[in-house]
Amino acid sequence: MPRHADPALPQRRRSQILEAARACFRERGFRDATIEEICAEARISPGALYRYFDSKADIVAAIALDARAEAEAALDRLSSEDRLLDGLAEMARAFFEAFDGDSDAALLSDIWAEAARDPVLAKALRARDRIAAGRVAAAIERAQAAGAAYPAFAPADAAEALLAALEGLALRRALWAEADIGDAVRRYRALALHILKPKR
Amino acid sequence: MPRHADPALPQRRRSQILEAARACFRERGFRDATIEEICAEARISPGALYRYFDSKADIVAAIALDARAEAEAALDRLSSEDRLLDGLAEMARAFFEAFDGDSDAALLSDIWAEAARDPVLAKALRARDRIAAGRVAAAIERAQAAGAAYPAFAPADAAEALLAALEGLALRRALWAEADIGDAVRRYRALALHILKPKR
DNA sequence: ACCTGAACACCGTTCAAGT
DNA sequence: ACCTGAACACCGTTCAAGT
Repeated sequence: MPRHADPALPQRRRSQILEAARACFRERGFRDATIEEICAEARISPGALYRYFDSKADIVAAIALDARAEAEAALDRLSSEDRLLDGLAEMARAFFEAFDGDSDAALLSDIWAEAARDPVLAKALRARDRIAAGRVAAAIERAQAAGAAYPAFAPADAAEALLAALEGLALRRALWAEADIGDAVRRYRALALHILKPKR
Repeated sequence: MPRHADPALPQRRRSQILEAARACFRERGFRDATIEEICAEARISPGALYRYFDSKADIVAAIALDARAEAEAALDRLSSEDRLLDGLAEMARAFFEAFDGDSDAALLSDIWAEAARDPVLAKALRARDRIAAGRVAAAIERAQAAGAAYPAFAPADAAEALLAALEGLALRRALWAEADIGDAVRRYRALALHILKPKR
């Protein structure tokens, strides 16, 4: 019998809890889902749960980062995409989709609300945002250098504006159950067009 | 002795409670402030408080709408301001200022989080947003008609983008305690410039 | 070493009783 | 008609006891 029965257990337990929590949050939202429910879903006791997470907020933070990471995955394609607008539109679509529907709409705003009182989450979100902004800025810079976008708007500032607008639009869309996603993406594309004036 | 001792009492009590709540929320945030604290601050009992508000969320909603109304007051000046960019910059400044500092930063995100689970608040926010967007769009349209802004971007879409970007930037600023307000306003002005290309 | 689940602390909300 | 404040319900977290 080894001293540490299973060195991978902690990681497995964390995943198990996170998956259960995701299901509960989807169903009832961050605030309304209870630890008891998460425990039932994960088939674990409250005592055990607190062995792997410091608090409910801690679980929320882990899920929040995950959710955004998923939404930002489309950024990877921005680097290989030479049509800047298509890349941005795809990023917007992924983001809208990640926070679409009643259940996930609340997630987007809850992430910010949670970050407002959890400095660790705020810092992590900021780090993610910086990476995203850096990628968008790099893509814009390439387009400008290739003469494919007008050069007057500093890439970093344009990137910041594009991400902030996406956030604001996603919040509105999510909370007001607006139109279909395709429409929102089209409007975002128009915004990017007017900001960047790409030549192709 | 009149049957209704004081017909203005309900309104007075509501104000009294809201003012106390504002103070408590400022101090400890929506989530952490307790009804008991608000009652103490308002010198009223919990039972009496629930006579004038249905729930804590109800109080939160009232304050949330107030906070945004204050931030949007600068919109009134957009109509009389013939320099569009100055008007937008002023609107941005008011918005950034309304949600500045540790205590009020959380307010901005809490408003959205609360709206995500309170349809009444969501509807009210949306109505406000429509009014704001209408005013900005009207200002843009006037500038375009006067040949003072380039006409390619539909006023309504440009207005929506400008408001969404302001929301996103304010969230970032509020949570990440960024730079000074002047700097944020300058960047917002640059964004508006690149979106609208006004000719004066 | 890991887990259980009863117990604790806290807080939003209600309601029987007062004036 | 309006208010009080004790009581209730609920839920995040802890901890003594188990294996």
